[in-house]
Amino acid sequence: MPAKNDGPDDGATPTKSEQTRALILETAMRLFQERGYDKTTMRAIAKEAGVSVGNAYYYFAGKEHLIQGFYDRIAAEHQVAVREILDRERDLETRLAGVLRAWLDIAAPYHEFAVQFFKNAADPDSPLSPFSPESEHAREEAISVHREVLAGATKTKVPEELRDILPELMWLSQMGLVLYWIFDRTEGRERSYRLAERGARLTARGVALARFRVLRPLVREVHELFTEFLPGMTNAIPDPAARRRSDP
Amino acid sequence: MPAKNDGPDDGATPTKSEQTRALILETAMRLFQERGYDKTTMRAIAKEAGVSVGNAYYYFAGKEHLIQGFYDRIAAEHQVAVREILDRERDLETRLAGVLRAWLDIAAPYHEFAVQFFKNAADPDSPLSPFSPESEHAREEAISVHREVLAGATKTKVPEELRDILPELMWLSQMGLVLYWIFDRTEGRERSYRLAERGARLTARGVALARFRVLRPLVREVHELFTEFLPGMTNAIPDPAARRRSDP
DNA sequence: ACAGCGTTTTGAACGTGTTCAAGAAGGGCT
DNA sequence: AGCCCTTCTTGAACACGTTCAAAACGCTGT
Repeated sequence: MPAKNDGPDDGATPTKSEQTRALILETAMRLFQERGYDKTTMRAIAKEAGVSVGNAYYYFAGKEHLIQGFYDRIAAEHQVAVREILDRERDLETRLAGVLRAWLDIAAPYHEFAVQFFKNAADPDSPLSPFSPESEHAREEAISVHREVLAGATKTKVPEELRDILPELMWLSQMGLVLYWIFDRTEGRERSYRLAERGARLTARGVALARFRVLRPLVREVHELFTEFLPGMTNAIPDPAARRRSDP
Repeated sequence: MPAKNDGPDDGATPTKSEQTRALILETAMRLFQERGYDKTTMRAIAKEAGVSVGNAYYYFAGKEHLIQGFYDRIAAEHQVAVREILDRERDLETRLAGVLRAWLDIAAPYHEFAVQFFKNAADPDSPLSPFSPESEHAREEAISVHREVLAGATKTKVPEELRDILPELMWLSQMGLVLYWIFDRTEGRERSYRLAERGARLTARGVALARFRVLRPLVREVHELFTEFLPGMTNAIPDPAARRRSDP
């Protein structure tokens, strides 16, 4: 049989198939940036890449799947940018603020068609949604960053009960920031930067205060709420138990 | 000049124009419910309503604008359903839970194409977004419901600093519930109902606890955060001040 | 060499949302 | 009545995402 293109060629030489795929993806991303998502037609992408329209559809399920490239690129750059901050800084608020700021910095060039991101994000059935099973890897990596943000904040004692869910919560609020950022029309997204700052401060103080007695029931409440409902959200269809009145 | 159709005919006799508009809208909504949003074509709507395609576009800017009808219908029904609860009940948690549950009940029949709602919601430029200027009236009414939820909770003393922003915050978390609901694939959306319950409990307890001294800085933090950033979100383009380094 | 068979590539054709130039309808004014 | 102007209506035409049957390609085993 001829070149089976399956799976990433972890080695050196890229398959012909992989080359074509990459060519289409890169052409698409370039055109998206030059003309915007809506004004870039599949025909234009194909022509510019020197292939046929059908060929683009052989590699990508649809136009929207071509923006996955940006998603991956941002995630990768963020991982790198964050390394430096997490290795240097020990203060929770500063660490978290740094991580969020880094994301805003990196995502800046893509703000224009970030809308498109979110139109897909809003569709539970779209594999491009950050909550979809297909995005699990990327999501898990993003959550891991927050796990590290927390773990490396040596001065902050994290309450037992929050330790498991806090990273996931922080990721969720990061998604909130992204939403705000998409809507943000201010010069240089300055409001988003400010929200990142303040959000980091709020989170840090909240975590610090969570140790107090009076807050015990509230903390427990939050814990239960998110352990119960977060899995359901990120799995879309919850496999684990949670059926009580289902079958008689 | 002939029949000027502008503005809602607050009187009795509907204009010919208004009749046509209503006919198209009702036909569209019926077909959406019968066949789903994607499978309903503009041509089908026009044919079924006995008008031309172009005519539909004379009254509605695009296909997606036809779902505004659902938005309005849900909002109206919710206002009514909520009345009963708010007049009867005095406990904050119960009131809030009731309001949220009522929304889930009413929205249930439209879950299928609620996705479409959110695809538009994610676009800041779409007038259908709950954050858009065009939605201001509906949004303000929804927030008012929460204002009343709070005001009528006689047993709960709401801290001064939270009084202004809490309704808006509650509305925002209601939007969160809606998002969860859209993703919810469980039988009868039971998980969403549970989230509504627990969310209401969390909110009620949070408000109750906000009076304690230790929480002073946290409460202030939340207050500042949302007074600064919520207006920016709901106005899309923030008119008020907030420019410091703009022009030299 | 060549037949066989997966993989890749092609481009015409289809369906659908949207636009637009042209016309019909319905009044007010002289 | 006849003209004019606004409002409403029409349906063909357009653009774009997507599909699909058929062809081209390239490798393997005989």
